[in-house]
Amino acid sequence: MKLSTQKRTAILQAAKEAFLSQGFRSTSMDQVAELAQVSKRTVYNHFENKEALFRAVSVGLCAQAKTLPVIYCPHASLHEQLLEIAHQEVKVLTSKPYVAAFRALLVESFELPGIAEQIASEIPDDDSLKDWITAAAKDGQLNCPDTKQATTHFYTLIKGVFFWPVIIGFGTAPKGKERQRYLENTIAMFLGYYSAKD
Amino acid sequence: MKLSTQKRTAILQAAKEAFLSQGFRSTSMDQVAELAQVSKRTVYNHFENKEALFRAVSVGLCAQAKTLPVIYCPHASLHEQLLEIAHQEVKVLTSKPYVAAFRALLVESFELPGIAEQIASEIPDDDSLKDWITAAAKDGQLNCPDTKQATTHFYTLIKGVFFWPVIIGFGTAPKGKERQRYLENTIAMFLGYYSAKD
DNA sequence: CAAAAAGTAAACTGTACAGTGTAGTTTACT
DNA sequence: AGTAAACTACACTGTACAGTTTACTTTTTG
Repeated sequence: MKLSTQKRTAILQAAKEAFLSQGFRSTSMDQVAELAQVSKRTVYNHFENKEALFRAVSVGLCAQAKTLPVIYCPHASLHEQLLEIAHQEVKVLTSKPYVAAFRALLVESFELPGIAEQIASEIPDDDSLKDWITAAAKDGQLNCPDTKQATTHFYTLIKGVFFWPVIIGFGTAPKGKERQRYLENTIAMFLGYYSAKD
Repeated sequence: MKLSTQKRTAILQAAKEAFLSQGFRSTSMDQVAELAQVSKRTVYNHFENKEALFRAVSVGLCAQAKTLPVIYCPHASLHEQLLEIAHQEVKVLTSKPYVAAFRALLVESFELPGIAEQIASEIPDDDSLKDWITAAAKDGQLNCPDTKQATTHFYTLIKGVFFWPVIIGFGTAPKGKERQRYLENTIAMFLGYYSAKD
């Protein structure tokens, strides 16, 4: 592997660690260079400036965060399937790297408006839940003319408890039995409204 | 009014404006002093350092953000009452000062961990929704053994659509007809699960 | 193997800003 | 009027950090 590429990778890796553990502002380019075992000038040879480096790191981070798609299965219970999806989602949303990345990005998007859009535009959407709901609706198992709203309801109910409190650093996501209980009740409410019983 | 108190007020007002419009880091103490028409030294005579000034501003901000309490009324429709509560809540959550204050605080809490708790400890809780739900449950109109969870469900469903997207600057809160539609559907789902029909 | 490309260390520039020190002035109270 | 507290202007210290320059070395490539 070319030396130049090795250095580039080292810089990205170092920047990722630094940004995630300390945030954008508190990370200096000197730090990144030292951590990457690279001269500062080399950092600037690969990335025009600090912001460009941050963008590159962010794109890499976002690309990682994907849930396993859960395929709609006409013969299994809706409740069980949604539970599986929910657990998947919670796992990703509460994972250390995801939370750290989201926070770092959030702070930056406050100070550099437009950066979020820039990064988002480079990342494909994750539509696995929406696809599942659409499939279930088509199969006649769900009664929701507005799949977008149903998707929103579902995500919202999960994120409100497992994601946002963690992001803002106010409390932690419920675990174990409590998590299970919340998810079951929530899915019961969701299906109470959306499942096609009649 | 004592001059000293006037100056203090002017400093707080200036700092509030500056912090809300630019955030903590991008606001310099020189700016605050100039905006308050006060010498920099005076700022430091009133507030030990920048962080102390920020805390003082934040406490003031948080104390403002209150929804009007909606009293549970046994004879009115649950749906109507919840709709009223929801509209109240959305109005506060999407108001410019609330959003700006929340953002500023959020960023700071990332960089100065513990500051959120410090500020929160000086602000009384807003329990009006929880009180309403508890009253309705006692009255036998709602069937929810776990009022805390029901409160969470309700807030979560509102914030997920009207608050968090605005905070992270990704999209805006629905307005007018769309807002009404979302709130009605959401309350229908909520009541479908929690209202005591049997 | 020689030129071009990329890397290195270290000193340097320029700027921004928190916080302090000082000497002199204004205000409030007796 | 006299005094203490609070205010002012402004220069100053110290630090942090983005980004550049320089003179030199190593790696890649034709």
